[in-house]
Amino acid sequence: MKATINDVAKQAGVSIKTVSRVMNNESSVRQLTREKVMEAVNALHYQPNLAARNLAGTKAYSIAFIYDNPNAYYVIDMQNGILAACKQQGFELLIHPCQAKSEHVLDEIADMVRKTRVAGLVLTPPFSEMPEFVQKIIDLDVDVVRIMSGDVAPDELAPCIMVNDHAASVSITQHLIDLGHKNIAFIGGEAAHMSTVERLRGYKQALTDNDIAIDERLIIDGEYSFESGVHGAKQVMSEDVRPTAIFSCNDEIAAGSLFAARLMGISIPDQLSIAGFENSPFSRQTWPRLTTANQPNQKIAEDAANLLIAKSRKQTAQNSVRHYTPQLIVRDSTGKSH
Amino acid sequence: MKATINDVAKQAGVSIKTVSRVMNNESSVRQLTREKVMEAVNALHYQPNLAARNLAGTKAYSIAFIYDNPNAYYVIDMQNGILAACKQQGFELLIHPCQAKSEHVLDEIADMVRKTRVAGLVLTPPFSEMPEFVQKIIDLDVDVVRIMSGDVAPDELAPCIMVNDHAASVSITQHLIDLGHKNIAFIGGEAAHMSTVERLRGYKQALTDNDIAIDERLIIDGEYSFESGVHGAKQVMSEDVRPTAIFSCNDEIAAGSLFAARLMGISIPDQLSIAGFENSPFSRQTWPRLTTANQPNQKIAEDAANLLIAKSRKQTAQNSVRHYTPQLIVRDSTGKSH
DNA sequence: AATGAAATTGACAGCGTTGTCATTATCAAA
DNA sequence: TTTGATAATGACAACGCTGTCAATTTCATT
Repeated sequence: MKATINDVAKQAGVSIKTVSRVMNNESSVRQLTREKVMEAVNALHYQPNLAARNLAGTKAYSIAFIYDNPNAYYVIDMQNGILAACKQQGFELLIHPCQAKSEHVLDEIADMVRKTRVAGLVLTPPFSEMPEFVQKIIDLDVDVVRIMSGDVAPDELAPCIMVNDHAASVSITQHLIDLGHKNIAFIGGEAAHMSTVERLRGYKQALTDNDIAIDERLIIDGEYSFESGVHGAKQVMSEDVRPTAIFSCNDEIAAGSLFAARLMGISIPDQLSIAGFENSPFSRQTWPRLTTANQPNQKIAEDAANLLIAKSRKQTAQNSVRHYTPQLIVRDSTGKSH
Repeated sequence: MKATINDVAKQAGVSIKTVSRVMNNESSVRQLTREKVMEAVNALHYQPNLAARNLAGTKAYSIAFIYDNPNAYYVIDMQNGILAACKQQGFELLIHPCQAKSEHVLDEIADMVRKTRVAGLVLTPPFSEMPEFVQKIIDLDVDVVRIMSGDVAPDELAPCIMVNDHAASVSITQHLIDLGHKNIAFIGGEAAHMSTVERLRGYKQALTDNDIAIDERLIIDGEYSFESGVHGAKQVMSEDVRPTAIFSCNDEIAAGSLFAARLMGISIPDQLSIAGFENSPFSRQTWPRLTTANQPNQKIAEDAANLLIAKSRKQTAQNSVRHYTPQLIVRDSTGKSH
């Protein structure tokens, strides 16, 4: 049923090694020979056995995706991006959700690496933002690419894909300011996440740039969840200085804020503007639809995977850095301040 | 860095075959020997090389997940379920999103199978509901488990996990009827999906059981999407016989219906009750929160994966069938008919 | 202590590739 | 035509494990 390289070699009248050369796109094969081989390959539906390749060779044929994130949209986007790169390059993808808090994370990853030879790991927050963790992974002798928040790479440990949350956050806040808002609240995600830190920094920067005083009472700590958005909005809307706009740190929080506003009989965007962040599908499925910033997760992940694959092929040690800035998308949840 | 079976054998003072026996939990190893070996295994952090195992042995150490579904919550749930089973059994998971409409689906899957030896494939709709497709996969000599809608398995091709959408749909419709509704609309998903068919069948059955006439004008074809829900609700609410309740075929459609109702100034649930199906996270994140039926996707997927793993281990040909019935969850989007 | 069956262990080949190195073909220049 | 350099090809040994089958040990019985 499954053809082996031997079958192909016989059928094409060449040695196994020549078939191997063709399958690996090596240059030193005559055009004629190459065609003969490909003909046999197609006729027999030959696919090189991955296990044998892994065992015999030194190249890798798969990459792993490490994450700890409850956000389905985020994970799926990332995954699809990585898969796109994998498909194009003939790689397989291994999925590894982990508990960042667990003491065994590193052991788990180490075990996985010991048994499966991967071209490298795609790390997302919070893993990508833990330098000691990244270092330990590298000590395992695996390549790594980090997707993280920031405008400059924090170190030279490994290639980075930087998401400029700061700049995007300035855009959103500026958008609210342009609509005439002065009392703008900020509902954050987990304070330990760089994305929260960076978005908060952007928010403050925009206020400062426009000579608006920063009011700490309008800045709420939270988590990246709907519930947290409900909670945060309730809290902030019962402050003495009632805000006329809320910048929620992601779309889920924004959806929660929307929910809370509804509970409190506050109409959006007439009495209160709400902005999210991420442009996840449901930012289009709330009522009203959310103003947000588009974070191109799929592209980012594809980029990351390609970086890893390229690095594994070229054996280059160069740590490239890529940059992405989420773009403002104005929808119906933000309006003029009255 | 990476310890091999040889290293362990030396350290433990036994042959590699004995180490192999221990790693595979074979019975004919003396307790003392087993302990010696395990000690060495732990000391060296030995993990059997997957590639070598695949190449040398006849067992499989991974399973594949085939799907074509734009619903992130669904995919993630399924995936997490499969991963849970995999983790427990030391299996790896290969993810394969496919375009059901593409002519190359089968070739893609065939290629994957030719190069990677898997214990089997987990098929979800629409793949699981295409008998010829399933047959062709089986002809490839791969095991398969199907997750699909229905109350009885349609054939003996492969093990099935049946989701009783019919019964669940009866519950939901009955719930609406119990609230006093008589004009109940039904907004369907893709007509080709068995889940749509089954849910429609349940809806009709409940009406019939309660001597309520079926009004075809209240039955709308659609897709499993938010937009389709918006569309369907607008359409059905402009009929002569305005319904007092809408049963949307899944939560996304229900969210869309909610959105449309809001656009039309219809208050939920006072003027209109809306029910969804699936209990996806955002059924809790709409306003008001959706009455729905809980489809335990994660459990279902875990079950499927375990079936596959067990089958691959025991070489048993028995095609087991499992059943799940989604349970009604009453929230705030449905209320008494006035 | 001797016997034999059952339990335990090991030697060795082979899984389907790739890496290394040797061999053969090719072709421009002498 | 011969030569030498280079391009193409092939032979063969790994890679790290499991399957097969043979060898050894164990232990209850004689």
